[in-house]
Amino acid sequence: MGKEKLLLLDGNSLAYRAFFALPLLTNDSGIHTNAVYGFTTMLQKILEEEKPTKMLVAFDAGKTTFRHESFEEYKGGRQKTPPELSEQFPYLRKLIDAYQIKRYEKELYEADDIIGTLAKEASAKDMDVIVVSGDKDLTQLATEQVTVYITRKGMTDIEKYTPAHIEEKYGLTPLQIIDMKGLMGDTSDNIPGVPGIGEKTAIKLLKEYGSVEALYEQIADMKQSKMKEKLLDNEEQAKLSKKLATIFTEAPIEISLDDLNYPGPNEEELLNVWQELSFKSLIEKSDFQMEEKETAELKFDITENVTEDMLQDVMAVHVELENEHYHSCQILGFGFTDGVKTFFVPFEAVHQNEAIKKWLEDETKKKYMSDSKAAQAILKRIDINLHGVVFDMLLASYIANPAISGDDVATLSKEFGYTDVQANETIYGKGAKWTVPEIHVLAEHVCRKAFAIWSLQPVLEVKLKENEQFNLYHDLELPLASILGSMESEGIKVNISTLKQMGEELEQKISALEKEIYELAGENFNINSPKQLGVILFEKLGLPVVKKTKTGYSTAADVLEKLQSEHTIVKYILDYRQLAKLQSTYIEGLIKEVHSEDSKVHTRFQQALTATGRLSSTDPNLQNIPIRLEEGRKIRQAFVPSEKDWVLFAADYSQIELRVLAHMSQDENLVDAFKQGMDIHTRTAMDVFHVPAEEVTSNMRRAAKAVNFGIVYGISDYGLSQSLDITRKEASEFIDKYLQSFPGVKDYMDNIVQEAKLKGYVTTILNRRRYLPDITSRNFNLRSFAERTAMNTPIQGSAADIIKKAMIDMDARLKEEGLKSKLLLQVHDELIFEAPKEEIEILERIVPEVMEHAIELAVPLKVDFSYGSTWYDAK
DNA sequence: GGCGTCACG
DNA sequence: ACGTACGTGACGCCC
Repeated sequence: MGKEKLLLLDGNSLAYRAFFALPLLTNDSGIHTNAVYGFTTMLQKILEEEKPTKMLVAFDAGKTTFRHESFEEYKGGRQKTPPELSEQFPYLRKLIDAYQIKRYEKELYEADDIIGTLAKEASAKDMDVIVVSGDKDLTQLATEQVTVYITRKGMTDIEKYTPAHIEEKYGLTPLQIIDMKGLMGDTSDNIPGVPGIGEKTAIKLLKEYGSVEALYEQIADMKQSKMKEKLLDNEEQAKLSKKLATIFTEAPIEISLDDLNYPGPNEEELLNVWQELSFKSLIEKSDFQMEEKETAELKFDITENVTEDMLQDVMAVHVELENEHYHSCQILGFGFTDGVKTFFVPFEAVHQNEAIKKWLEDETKKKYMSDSKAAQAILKRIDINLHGVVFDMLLASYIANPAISGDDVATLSKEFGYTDVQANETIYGKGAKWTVPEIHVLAEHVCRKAFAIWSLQPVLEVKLKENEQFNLYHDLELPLASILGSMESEGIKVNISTLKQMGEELEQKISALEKEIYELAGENFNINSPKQLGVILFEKLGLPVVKKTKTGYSTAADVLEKLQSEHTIVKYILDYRQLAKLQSTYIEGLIKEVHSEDSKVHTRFQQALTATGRLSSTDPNLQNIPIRLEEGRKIRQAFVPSEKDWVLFAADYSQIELRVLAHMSQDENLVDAFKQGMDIHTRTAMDVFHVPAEEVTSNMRRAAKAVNFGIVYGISDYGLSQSLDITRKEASEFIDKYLQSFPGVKDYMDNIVQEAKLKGYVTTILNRRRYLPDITSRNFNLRSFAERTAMNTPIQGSAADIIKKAMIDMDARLKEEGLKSKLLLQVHDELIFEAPKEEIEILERIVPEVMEHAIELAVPLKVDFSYGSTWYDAK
């Protein structure tokens, strides 16, 4: 057996060092990780280079140490540990445990003393010893057998202190380092030393006299000087300082060298901890990743004959799809598990199986799923009405943290430390290489998903309850998923011939504009290419450059609008752009999405995507159909009811975000304005410009409206100046005036940013959370962004909470009243229904009633509504 | 696949 | 001194 090598780490000092050396990184849940990360990279490097046989990380035990007996002020005046660092210590301990390295701390002693004691003991047994710290004081421990590693900037840069290195650097022996500190003191530990003596003088004196004691023995012979006076005045203090700086190498520790054997890391545990900390680069680099990836064995069957007795009262079930387009793709198979028996059923077998259909439709048979909305929608296509979903992993994860990206079971599971599911890409390949594997591979993959959902259900339930978010998840998002699924499956009818006709008319106008533009440019070019357009406008025609992008000249609409007076081509380009957008996105794009079987579009509402709690809509996006400009608005004429003598009925919240702001800020002025039912922008203009209502001009109202928008977005003078095309100074004055008129809003904004800094997240009315790790960033940009987000998210998110609740209430109400009317779309602050004419009167009564009372605020909610034979006419 | 642009709330 | 309005999705271009 070779020589033993002992590695002793100074836990506290290394954590502090790493914390201040690295930017404030965070994991996906918003916990700061920079100290743990720096510690880990340092450790990885040293482990690789040194291959120790024994290891220990020593920590300081508490506030007081034996040193305080002789000097009360020891380490006094220290800043208290920043909370961003404190929160990392539990993770640091977890990490060390995963490495299977011993940790130790001892009441009344510092990490230094534990390290000194063990270093001495190990030296006596002829071991090689390496001490690692961020604190140079420990260099006093260096001997022929003990090398002291001090980390420098970046943590992996290490300076190795041997006696020879210390001699070279200071001209002193390691033990004289203590004398040096006795003379010069140490501000960080509040060790006084001799005032006026710094490093240079201390070294000079020690070279001459050898030690503090020898110096004072011979001080009588020293020739008179200011320095001599200072030394004489502070003799006691110098001696005390030396004592304080001396590492105690005979601490009464209970741990022995035999306890310190280092077996190497528990790779599984370590990966879990890294996973939790989001150390993605380390996970990728780790060479044990491959072995670890080997998942635990899962026993499962493949069965075509499912009988009733196999389907339990509570099961996880996963419906495996070809891709995310569940309104058109195929089902590949089903995975079922109750934690004991796990089995795969191919699609064909389910299709024909009455027992499975009955079980899936049975409300009392409880299902744990992930993305139950997708399952509901695709099952509907084969005439199965899914019921009894009591857990949806996708939604639970989203509520726990909306920043979790990815909607497949493998990705979600990993977020919560469960790694026994393969990525879809691994099983199917991607792009052109996508292919369904042989049935055993497919079956195992799907079964593993079901098992993951089964395993994580209790984990997520506990987490949501801890965060007081279980109700939000269970009573809001979960029932909403089913409602959204029905809305998607129902779809909305599109009149293709209307679209085609509009397309033809557009085509004419577009080619006419094209001709004009080529004429004025003097050449043909691709108008759709910002690059080519930039060359024409700013080089060939010599128009002034207003704004640049990363890649060249900006040709955005706000820029072109400023250039209109410079050249007639500009207006043509603006018109061309507008029409080209309509043609490509809303005519051609929409036609591609219409299902031929029913002439309907079936959007997919993404329920677990946005950072704020809003929905989004894809394929097609029905939340951004044009309305602001008449030409575009006409697109809405193509959206029609699915049955004859029905109408489209639209109801929207008026100023919901400002009402939410009034509620949350409790600003008296704003609350009052809404209670009186005033036009909020006019009211804002009155307050900001100090004029009565009748003197508010349209320009004043426009400015006030922009300020109101800005307030909701987390205002900045720059942003407001851009939107109103005024100077920053003017914008800043507007904002000041606004905040003077609405002091409650100012307090709210200040407080919400403070709260975000303290907690690391902000919340909505229904306790939806958004983590804001950048809120403490030292990067101005990142921090400012996070601050604006802290102001905006509770507003936008609470508005989302309200309309989601309204959808649930509305769904119940339609059923209660036995109406045929159907909810089809949600567009952030409005709901769109289709309804038989004879139900219009009822909707006019119940829709506003339900929406206005979805959640009671300190101000009334107001809903406007209308209906017509097309979406365009519902205005 | 990233970027610029533009549609919506 | 920093360089921004908040939240989305789809299109065409270009590498």
